[in-house]
Amino acid sequence: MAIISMAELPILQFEDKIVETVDKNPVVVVIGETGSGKSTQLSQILHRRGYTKSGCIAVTQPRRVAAVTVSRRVSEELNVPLGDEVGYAIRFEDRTSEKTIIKYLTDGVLLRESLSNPELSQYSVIILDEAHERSLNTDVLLGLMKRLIKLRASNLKVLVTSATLDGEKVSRFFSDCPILNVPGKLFPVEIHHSSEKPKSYIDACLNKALDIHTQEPEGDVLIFMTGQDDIEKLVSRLEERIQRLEEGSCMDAVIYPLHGSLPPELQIRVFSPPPPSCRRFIVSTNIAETSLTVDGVVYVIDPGFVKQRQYNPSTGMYSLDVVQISKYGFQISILDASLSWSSWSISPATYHKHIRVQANQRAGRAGRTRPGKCYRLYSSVAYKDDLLDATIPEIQRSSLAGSILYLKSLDLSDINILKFDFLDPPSFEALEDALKQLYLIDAIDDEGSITSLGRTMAELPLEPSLSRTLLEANECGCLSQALTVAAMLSAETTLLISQSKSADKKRKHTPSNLPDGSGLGDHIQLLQIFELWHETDYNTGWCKENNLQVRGMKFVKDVRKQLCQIIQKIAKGPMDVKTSKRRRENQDYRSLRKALCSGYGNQLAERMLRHNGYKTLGFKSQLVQVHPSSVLRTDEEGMFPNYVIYHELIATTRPYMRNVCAVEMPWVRPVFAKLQNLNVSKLSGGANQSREEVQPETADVQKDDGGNATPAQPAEDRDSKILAARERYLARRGQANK
DNA sequence: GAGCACTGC
Repeated sequence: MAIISMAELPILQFEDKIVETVDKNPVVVVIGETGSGKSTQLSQILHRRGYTKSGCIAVTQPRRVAAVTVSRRVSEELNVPLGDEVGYAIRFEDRTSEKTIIKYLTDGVLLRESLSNPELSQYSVIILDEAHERSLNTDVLLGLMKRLIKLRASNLKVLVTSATLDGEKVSRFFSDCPILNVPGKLFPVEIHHSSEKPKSYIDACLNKALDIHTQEPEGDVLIFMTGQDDIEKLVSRLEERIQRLEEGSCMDAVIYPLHGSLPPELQIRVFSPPPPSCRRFIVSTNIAETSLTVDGVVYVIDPGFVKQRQYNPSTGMYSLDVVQISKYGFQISILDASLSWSSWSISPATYHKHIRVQANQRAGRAGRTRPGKCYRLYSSVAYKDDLLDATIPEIQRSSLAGSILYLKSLDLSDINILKFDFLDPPSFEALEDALKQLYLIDAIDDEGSITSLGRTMAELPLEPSLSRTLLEANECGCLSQALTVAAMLSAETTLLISQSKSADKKRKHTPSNLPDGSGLGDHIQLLQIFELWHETDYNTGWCKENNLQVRGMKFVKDVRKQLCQIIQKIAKGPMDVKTSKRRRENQDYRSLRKALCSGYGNQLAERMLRHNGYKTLGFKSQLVQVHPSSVLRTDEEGMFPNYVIYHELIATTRPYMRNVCAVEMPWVRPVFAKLQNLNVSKLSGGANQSREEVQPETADVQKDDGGNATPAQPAEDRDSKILAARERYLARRGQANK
């Protein structure tokens, strides 16, 4: 059953043009706005015109929910059972069969597939949908496609589709391939700019929201905030102010916060229709950016900021910064003000229902004028001059160790990975950092070639440090524990139910019955938590009692199962979860911690002599602290262990190590030896000729621990200084201990 | 003694 009659979708008027262009060109860029039908129709058009005779059509999506719902929609339109001719493949779930000719998948799954079949020979057409989101995976795929169309010139077509992507840039990337523009069906949006920058964004949002409520006709309001904190502040102040409005002076209002750490049942509230003659205010993070439509949103308030995570390759440190949004990376269309959902938060059935509702409303609205309004809390000059055209793509904001290892494992003999053709290449420094990390955990040798260990690591859907830990654990006889830790860390941020600040004040110290990692650190605590849950036979009530997100814990269980399946063929010991309380209490987890030490060779820190600050090793040395949320214990003299490994460095108010684990000096020694032998230019296999050119960019002024600016030093030089300093330090510590 | 936007294999 088609909801919108097919003839209404703009893209279908271009069918002949599309097919003609695809026939003549290996790559075509399709720019289609929301509502153009590109996600559901392109695959069907090419299927109708015979492109499935020689292979399948793959359509990638950046999100799981999208892959599921779009494929469901297409199977309905073609009137076939889902999983037969039309199917989808996402992590943990493969609904395809031998019959499948149109396959929707997440871009990560396609990358995994190309690991075992680098030419992706089963596909005659590959459509990279929603490429404007520029996910790390999409960018890697874009580069791979460029190579693949040369190798398979006779039998592969690639389409890159996007809502707002700079089509010309992608076209240039693919040797000036043609660009097709498909109009969408959007309602007109009136854009209002503020004349000046507000002093307080919360105040400005509050006043604008009240203006709308008291002066504008009915229609819901969507307000974008950067994070949970601001959302909660604005919600409570808005509630207070609306209550104070004179009764009967305007319609009723209901206010919903919306952000990722909200429990699912509170998230889906925005889908239930409001009571009659009641205006909804939805105060949201940029979770409300893509894919889904909330009915009834007519007004959008946009302060122009978003929180973004970025990685600094010279320090290995992440930071979460509030940055200005870009012109096209954050485009909201009213009545299409889209809400995307994490895969767990809403069932596909619910998602689908709302697509229908929205489609019906649109159909019913056709020809009716109900212009939406967008209030930007910045001036039109600021929009024009200050905002970047597009958000900095993820590939330029992330650690690349995983992606580089993946590319190396593909054995593309014709391609030098350091010169891999990315749409937006990462900095040379970021590539060097990735190589260094990989070398320190034995994934590549001193000439930059992938090792057999590295090959196995690439097969695991984990970051390299955790893959390495698993393999080491397999040798040390603690594979079972390491599997649990790796799985727990894959979901770590979604495990704890976040408490709002107001709730926090009421009960300052929430008593927790959760284990404490025996004082050895957070990895051990995560292990113990999962083992306890296992003992309850995966009881959901237990999760709730202990303030753990049920869906997060279930995700851990799924990841663990998947890891077991992959590692099974090389496993040297049992993989099932151990369940002995006595064992847990008496353990020192030495094997596991030693395995972690190998895996985190590049995420190692050494404590300062007289206080509990640490210095990071391997990177340009940073003074960092153990995150206050850590369960790592100090000794009887109040000191932390001499050495720890950390899962992540994150700069918030100060630079912190999040998730740390105590390790011991003898385990650390091999890492020092490797640091000593490190020769980054050798790792990059001669690619350092270009180093001269890159120099001005990488030679940023850096700060030493005292905050004084010093010129950047060559990496080799820095590392030998670290080692020399360490020798002196160890000598001092040795004397102190005597 | 802090606070973390959103995805994904």
